[in-house]
Order: sequence, then C-alpha cells, then structure tokens
Amino acid sequence: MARLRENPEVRRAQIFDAAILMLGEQGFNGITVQRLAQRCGVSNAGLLHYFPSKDEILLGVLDELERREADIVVPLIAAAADKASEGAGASRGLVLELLRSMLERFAARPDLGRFLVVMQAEALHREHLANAWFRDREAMTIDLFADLLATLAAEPRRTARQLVALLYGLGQIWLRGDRDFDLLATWDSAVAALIPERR
Amino acid sequence: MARLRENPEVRRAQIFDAAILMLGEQGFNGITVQRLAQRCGVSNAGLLHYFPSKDEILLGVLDELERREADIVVPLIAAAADKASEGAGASRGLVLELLRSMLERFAARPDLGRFLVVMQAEALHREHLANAWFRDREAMTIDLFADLLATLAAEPRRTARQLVALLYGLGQIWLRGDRDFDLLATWDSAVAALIPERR
DNA sequence: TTGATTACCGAACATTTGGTAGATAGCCTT
DNA sequence: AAGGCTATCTACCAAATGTTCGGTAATCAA
Repeated sequence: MARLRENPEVRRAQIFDAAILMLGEQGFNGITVQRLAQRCGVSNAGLLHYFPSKDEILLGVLDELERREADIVVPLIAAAADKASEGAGASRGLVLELLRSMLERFAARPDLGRFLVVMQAEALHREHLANAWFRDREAMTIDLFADLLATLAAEPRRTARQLVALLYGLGQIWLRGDRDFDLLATWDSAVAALIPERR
Repeated sequence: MARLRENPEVRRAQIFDAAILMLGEQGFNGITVQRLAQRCGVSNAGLLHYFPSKDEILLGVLDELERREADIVVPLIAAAADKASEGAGASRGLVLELLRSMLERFAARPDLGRFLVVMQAEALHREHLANAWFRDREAMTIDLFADLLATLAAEPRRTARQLVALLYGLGQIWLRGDRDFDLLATWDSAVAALIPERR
C-alpha cells in the first residue's frame, strides 16, 4: 500500500470528523473499526494507533467534543452575563437571544447534531459506554437553563426541562424531515411561548 | 436441552416483548439473535423459526406495534371526535385532554417508550431498515396534531411540530433521569403554554 | 549524517455473528 | 393408535469483528 505519512494532529482531526459522521449515521455498534479506518484512508491497525480500542474512539470523540464546546459555550454565556450586569439580572430578551444562538450552533452542523441525537438515544441504557457523559451533559444543560430562568419563570427547572426537550425533539424532527421547515423560527416561537412575558 | 413446546402465539408475544426490551436497551446492532433467543428460553434456530432473519425481527416488531397502536389510538380519537361534534369543532380543553392521554400511554410503558426513542434515533439515517416506518409515523403524527389544532393555533403545523418535539424530548429526559420529575405535569404546562387560549 | 522516534502496514488470531440443514419430539386430527 | 404437522434442538458454516504482533519507512533531533 502507498504509505502516506500524515501529520498526527491532522489525522486525528480527520478521524474525529469521520467518526462523528459515521457514528451519526450508523450508531456505535453499526460502525466498524475497519470501515472507519477506510474512510480515513488508513489501515485497520493504523487507526488503532490513534485510539487503543473501539470504545476509546467514542470516548475520545466525546472528550474532544467537550473541550471544543467549552471553548464556544463558555464565552457565549460570559458575554450574556456581561450584558446582563449592565441592567438588573438576566433580561428576557437576553435569554431568548442566548437560547437562539445555541440552536444556531446546532443548525450549522447537522452532522454533529445527528451524532449527538443518535448517541444520546443509544446511551439511554445505564450500562452504555457513554451513559455517564450524556447524563452529566444533560444535567448541566438543565441547570444552566434553570439558572437563566431563575427570575423569569415560576418554576425554572420545569421550564428548563421543557426547553431542553424541545431542543432535542425539534432537532431530531428537523433532521429526519430533510430540514424542510424553518428550525429557528419554530424554536423561537416555542421559546417565546414557554417563557412567560413579564408583566 | 429440555424441549419445551410452547403455544406459538404465546412464544411470538414473548419474543415481541423481549425484543422491545432488548432493542430499547442496546439498539439494533447491539443485540444478537443468540441473546434474544436466550432471553426467550429458545435456541438460536428456535427463534429464527419465527422470524426468518434478524432484520425481520425488527420489522415484525414494528408491524405488530403498528397494529396494536391503531387499536388504541383510533378509538381514542374517535371518542374525542364524538365529544367534539356535540359542541362546535375541537375545543381547546378537548385537545389538551387528548394530548394528555397520549402521554399517559407513553408513561405507562417505559420499556416501549425507550424502544421507540432509541430506534427512532437510530433510524434517522435514510438507509436504515426502519427509516421509512418512523418517517411515516412522524408525518402522520404531525398531520394529526395539526388537524386538531386547525382552529386553535395560528400556525397549526408549526405548533404540531413543537408538540411532537416536546413529546420526544420530554420522554427521553424522563427516561434518562430515572423518571425523577413529574412527566405529566411538565407536559401539561408546556402544552398549555404552546396552545394559546382563545380570547 | 546518523540514530531515535513514531506513523503506519500486512498478516494473523480467537471470537462472535447471522444463518442453514437435518434430526427429533410434542401436539392435533383422524 | 397412527400419522402428519411443526416447534424446537444440535451441529455446523462462512464471514466479519476487535485486537495484537512484528516489521518498515518517514520524520526529526543531534
């Protein structure tokens, strides 16, 4: 075989992308180390050079994802908090804006969204490899939303759960239906309905 | 091995139940014909006597599910339609009631709910065995909801999608979190917020 | 230039997988 | 009681799977 030696970081990123794509299409047990390797133009053993086992591929992807997400979401929230401190607490408009930007991130990367949707469902089982990861992630998201809604909703945790549920569900419907409706508009209108206007 | 000859319909039902349970836990590619057979107290070949292949197991389960669902949902809607005809069109209260009863069905069978959530996500890919089934089911659900909302919402299809999304998402969060919140109450409050009151 | 490091390969392995073939035994009809 | 039907078994198979091993060549530091 033609032996092409790639920059390790480039190859790692390539594997990361391919794994997200294929895992989103076929699920964890649906993919094969071999097929993933093929898509990366690398042999079976070549792939295992980067991740010691198939399990570690998934865990590695989640790990990397977490890192990248932190880099994006944290500043987003910080910016919102900044604006908020100008006024008094998080205003309704500000929260709506923040929520919208989260969905925009989803809409911008359908492959990533599909990966999350599929793996999240597969990881429902307590003994799934990634159960803890998605559990923690979900708990943090609900906590975050509840905090944002502290002064805006009578029952912040309940409303937070409703918003997260809507996020999951709309994303999935949007993906299944070939994105044949306006995701952002549907989201905005639901969010506006779920977060009562101050009066 | 002890050869226990079971009534075919009983065995079929047993396989159906076991398949729903295991598919919900481990996904389609996560289960094995052998393990499913074991749980049914039958040999590998014994199971294949009922379904000619692994694929047919899933398709058979979906088929059976559809049949049972029709037997439940259709009368439910018919009853609502009956009540509606007494007044003028579907009233808001009636629709809320109908939606609630759908979620009650979900809550009553967590194993079935998990099966649907997991398979639905795995079937997102166009080439998945069950893609068409879930596509059709989703389209029908959205159509049904939109019809119910025809006179209640300014944009019935949009609101319908929001409700379906909420149904998916809340179900999943509820299952992942060990059902540690009041699903029905959370659903009711969201539905009430999403379907505007007539004025 | 040299030597060490490491990205990557081919081949092999044990195990698991979905599926088949033929035998056998429990049930129903007659 | 006899005979057919079929639910179920044991045994088997070819293919696929995750992982390991020893090697090879590209890159980099000295």
